Amino acid sequence: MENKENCANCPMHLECGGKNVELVKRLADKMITEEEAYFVSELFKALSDMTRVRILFCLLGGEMCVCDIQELVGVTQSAVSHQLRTLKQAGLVKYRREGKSLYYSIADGHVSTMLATGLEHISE
Amino acid sequence: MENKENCANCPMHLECGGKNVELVKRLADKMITEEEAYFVSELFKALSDMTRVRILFCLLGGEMCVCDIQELVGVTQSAVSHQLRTLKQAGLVKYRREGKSLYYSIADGHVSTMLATGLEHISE
DNA sequence: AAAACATATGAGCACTTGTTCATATGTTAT
DNA sequence: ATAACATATGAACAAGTGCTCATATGTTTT
Repeated sequence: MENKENCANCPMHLECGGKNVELVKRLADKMITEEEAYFVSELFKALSDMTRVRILFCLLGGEMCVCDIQELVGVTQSAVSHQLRTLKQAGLVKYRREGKSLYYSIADGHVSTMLATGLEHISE
Repeated sequence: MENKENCANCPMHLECGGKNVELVKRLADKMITEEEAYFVSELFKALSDMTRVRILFCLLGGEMCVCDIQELVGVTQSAVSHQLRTLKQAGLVKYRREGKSLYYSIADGHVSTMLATGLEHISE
């Protein structure tokens, strides 16, 4: 197990050996790609802020405009708008225009699944 | 709808009105508490880093020691250890000692559920 | 066209985060 | 007891994040 941390010739460090070589070799192929890992982490990053979580929980109750979210969450209009942008970019919310207002809503079922699982996890 | 952004006497801004007053009033009681929102966001924060996501995907393949994770993910021992600490504090992984090595594994079913849902979400 | 309204956006700043380097802790072998 | 190994930890620093303030954009009303 030499040169473990600086192994230019074996990207997955398979040549230089490890504690559990068989497992490591078997998993190396099935590993998540760097690109996938990046997108998944970006997705969860969008869920990693208290204000954004509260906004999403509002929207679980039904579609509503920025102004209503602002009432429920109790932060400035600018803050809500910036956070909605982040949630939009992560594909967690969508919106439609009606007159002067924009009505935001949860983008799809994955969002509520993740939030529900997260809530379950913390209550243990 | 006056004094909307500086409403000292109505914490949930129910008195000062909003676009969709009925919905807002109905949801105000059911809203996630600040404490819950904080813990949920902290949980997702633990999932919001690429290296940590890759570590968790390793562990989905079975329990393994720090050294093996280091091989698969290809970062320094110190970095892996620091990230495992974060994952441990979030209740996402656990470990057992066997001789000199510590064997880490996924803490419970919620973790794989969240990762799976996250992966589904990004592939759309 | 002008005013009022609803929301978005950019710059700036305090705060947080992930990594690295050096070192400490704990375990086994000699 | 000493050395070697496996992992953890603290300090420090660059990079990123969320908020606020001021202002811009788009829509409706007058």
